[in-house]
Amino acid sequence: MLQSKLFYKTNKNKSANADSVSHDLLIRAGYIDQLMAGVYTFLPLGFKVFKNVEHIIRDHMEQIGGQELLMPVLHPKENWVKTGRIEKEKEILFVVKGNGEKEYVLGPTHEEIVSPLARKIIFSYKDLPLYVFQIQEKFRDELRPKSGLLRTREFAMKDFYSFHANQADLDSYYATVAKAYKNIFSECGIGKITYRTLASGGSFSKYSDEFQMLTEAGEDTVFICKKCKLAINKEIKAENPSCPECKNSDFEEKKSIEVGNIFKMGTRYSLPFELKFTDKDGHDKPVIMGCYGIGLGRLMGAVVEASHDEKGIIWPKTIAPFSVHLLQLDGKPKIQAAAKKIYAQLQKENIEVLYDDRQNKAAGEKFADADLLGIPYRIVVSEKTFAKNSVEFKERGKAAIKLVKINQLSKLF
RNA sequence: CGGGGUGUUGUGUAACGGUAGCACGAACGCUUUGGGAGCGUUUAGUCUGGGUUCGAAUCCCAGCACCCCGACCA
Repeated sequence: MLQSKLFYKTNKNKSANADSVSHDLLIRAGYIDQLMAGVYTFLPLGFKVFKNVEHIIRDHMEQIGGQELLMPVLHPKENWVKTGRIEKEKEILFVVKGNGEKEYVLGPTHEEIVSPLARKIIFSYKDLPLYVFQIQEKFRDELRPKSGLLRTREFAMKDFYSFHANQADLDSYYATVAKAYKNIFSECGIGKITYRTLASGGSFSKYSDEFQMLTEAGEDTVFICKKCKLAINKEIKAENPSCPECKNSDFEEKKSIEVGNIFKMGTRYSLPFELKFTDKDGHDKPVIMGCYGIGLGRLMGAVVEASHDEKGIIWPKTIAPFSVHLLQLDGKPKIQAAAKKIYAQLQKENIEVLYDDRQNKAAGEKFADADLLGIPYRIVVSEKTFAKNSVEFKERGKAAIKLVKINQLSKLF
């Protein structure tokens, strides 16, 4: 991608309305744009990161047997009446009117859709277990959106639903999903600071697990047992003064962001929608369900919270919008030609390159932009390096700079 | 949803009730090219609707929007 053609604009000024580092950096670096409170456009750079995150998540969900589908965003209101959530969740539900009197719900999650859907597929114990998921925009009328991508009203979520013949099967699959989640967060670069956290089940079940990433920018609080390292959220802490696992009562209190959660829903949704199957014994039984969510935008924001410095973002290689940021430091024809050649060469090797081909930009501005954008590898071509048939190679977030011969470049990746 | 705050060019900000200014950006020209470079010219703004006043960005009322604290949060 030629930077001179990229649909973006960086900004030197701190955003007046940004209340978190990730919010400020993502806006200033041209990754996202705010349309209204809690609603954002993903600009090309941001969308590239988004798609990388999406790809990682999809990959792990498919590895554990998930089949991707796409359910509608527009839901018949009756399904929400049936489960009682039209009342229970009314504060966050977007209910819209059609032309007539008919009302619709903009989906904040899809139990109300996937359960009756599964009823058309699942009849026998032979049909179980089944796993489906989708990656799609959700709508929740949050009373107070905040911190950029960390809390929004419209957001992409991976929602995964599992269907089982019995509790033991759900229990074992639940552990499988938890493991997949750990892998996803590790791959996105926040594995070490993300804790599986015991939580209460809310409207779903007695217990659930949240995946909490430790950061000062977080709005949640987790308590980590100093002895066995079990993490629990504050509701559980209120109910259990000592660690539910090892009975120790010495906890470390940390701020955190919830980047994912998993629930055992049991028969909460299969009962109202009469989602049943005929078991081996010939009797009808309700299907046991689990559900598992990850917010993609929030995960992106969380990664920036965890990985930045005073100059800008430091993307993990796995989700960075480009692998290489190629900077051409002056407009002399021979330097330009050299940079173009390197650009073409890297592209040929399937390395994603953002090429700062802008003329009449001072070196300082190019460096500052590169730091702000946070692409993992920076390659500089200038009069100085060209004289040695070399380029300068630097990793974002590290100080070391080395000269590399142009013909040795591809060996670095 | 309760409480509070703020709305000024694209961005960040200034202006006692009396000429809407500054920096960045953008455009053009020239000069520059290793950490946001220089000179010159130009561009573009008082959220909306009422009211008070000789005169309103400024004061008052209403609306809208955004932000903050709290509550809420599968």
